[in-house]
Amino acid sequence: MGRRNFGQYCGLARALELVGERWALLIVRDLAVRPRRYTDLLDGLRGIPTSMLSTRLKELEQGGVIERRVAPAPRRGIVYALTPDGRGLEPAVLALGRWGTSRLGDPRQGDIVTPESLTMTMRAAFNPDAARRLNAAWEIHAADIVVHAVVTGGSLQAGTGPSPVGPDLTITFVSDDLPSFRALIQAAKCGLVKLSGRQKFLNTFVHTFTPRSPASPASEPDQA
Amino acid sequence: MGRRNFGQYCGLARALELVGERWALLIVRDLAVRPRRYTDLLDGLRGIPTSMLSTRLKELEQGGVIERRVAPAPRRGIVYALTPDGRGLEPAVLALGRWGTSRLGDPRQGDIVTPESLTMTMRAAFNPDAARRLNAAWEIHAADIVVHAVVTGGSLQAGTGPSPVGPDLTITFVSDDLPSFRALIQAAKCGLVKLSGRQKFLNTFVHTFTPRSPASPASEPDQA
DNA sequence: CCGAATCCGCAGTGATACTG
DNA sequence: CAGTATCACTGCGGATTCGG
Repeated sequence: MGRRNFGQYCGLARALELVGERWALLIVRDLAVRPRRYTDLLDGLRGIPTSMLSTRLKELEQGGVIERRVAPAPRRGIVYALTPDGRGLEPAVLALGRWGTSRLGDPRQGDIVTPESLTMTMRAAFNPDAARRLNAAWEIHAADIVVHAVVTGGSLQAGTGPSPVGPDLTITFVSDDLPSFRALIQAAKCGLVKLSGRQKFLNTFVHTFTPRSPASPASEPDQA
Repeated sequence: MGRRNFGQYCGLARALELVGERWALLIVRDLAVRPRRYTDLLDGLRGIPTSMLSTRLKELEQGGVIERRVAPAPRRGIVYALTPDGRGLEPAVLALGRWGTSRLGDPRQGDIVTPESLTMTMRAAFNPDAARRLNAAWEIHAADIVVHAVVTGGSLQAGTGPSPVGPDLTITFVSDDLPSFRALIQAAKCGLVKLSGRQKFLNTFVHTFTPRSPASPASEPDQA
């Protein structure tokens, strides 16, 4: 049994061998938003050593989770993207993120929020039941971060940057606090946000991104 | 920023700080099946150093994921169990397990299967849609492992040991191969299993534990 | 037997500097 | 922009030992 091998024929053990190393799932998180370059990833993963990033990228490529691509015309170079298999990790990443979000507490000194973490937090918070038969587009501005969420026929497209379609409502987070999704929802509930567009979409936003509580229809453990 | 701190105000980052260390999620997997003692955990986690297990148990307790309990009468001592917060990890563990299962390939030399990994694999493979309006109980025997699955009103109770209710069907895996869930399903499809009980429940078993394919209703990434 | 603590050697990690 | 190189440090794996 090699060092990073658990020696068990088990899906969880295999998953942890492939993406269980430090930083790996945060790289997957950022790439789940969109393909990114090496230096983009460095920016979004505060404190990761450059050597570690390049090691992880090689391991993830080897493991079939990501792939290197040659970037198209305007700014050439290399971009990293999830493979189809890698995209299959998104449900697991969102599930872990939901659990962690419930245990977040208050921001710690020095904590940051990135456009990618904010986008994935929105995807994790998305409530498909509340979004049935809904068509809406929001654009969120918080500090220097811009993200968007577009709901079409009950399914969500969330990403960084301005909305690809004209947003129904633009929400600007005006507090000096960390521009976390939690703080944004709080501010929205209290009306402490600047709005531009169809204001009734504010309430829809809050409900669309309040996750249904039990999080899963999975079986209950027979805990004594 | 401490060593195991990612410095991001993000649910995924927080989750990885709490359960991202080596072995931690495998401990959670085993405790999700039922509370276990220190030595039970050692048995189920092949190759974990004793010092590491005790360190992880302390960290997980500190993080509010597990708790120590004094075991009841017959065999006293200490048992470890998931807290309610810890039980909230199950959807994430199952999602990661599903992804890993899809990338398992063939068993490697020396791989083992434990009752706990088999139980969690069954929970991960469970298809609620196929189990609507179903009531059934199976007992699985494979090598020296016994596990059970009881479906009542569309929801699953899966655990180790004999079925708590009289099983409709007992399935015995007779091959010399590793008694993995995958091999069991294969064998069941080919009729290479010994049956005892109502044989028509074999087909029901296969369909109930074939997961629906896309695995999640979550949003698609806007991959270029 | 259960439930660890201790010790050692090495591999993975973090910080900084440097290169094509 | 996209990484390597170096080096100190800490976490991990393996074995042994120790107290209830």
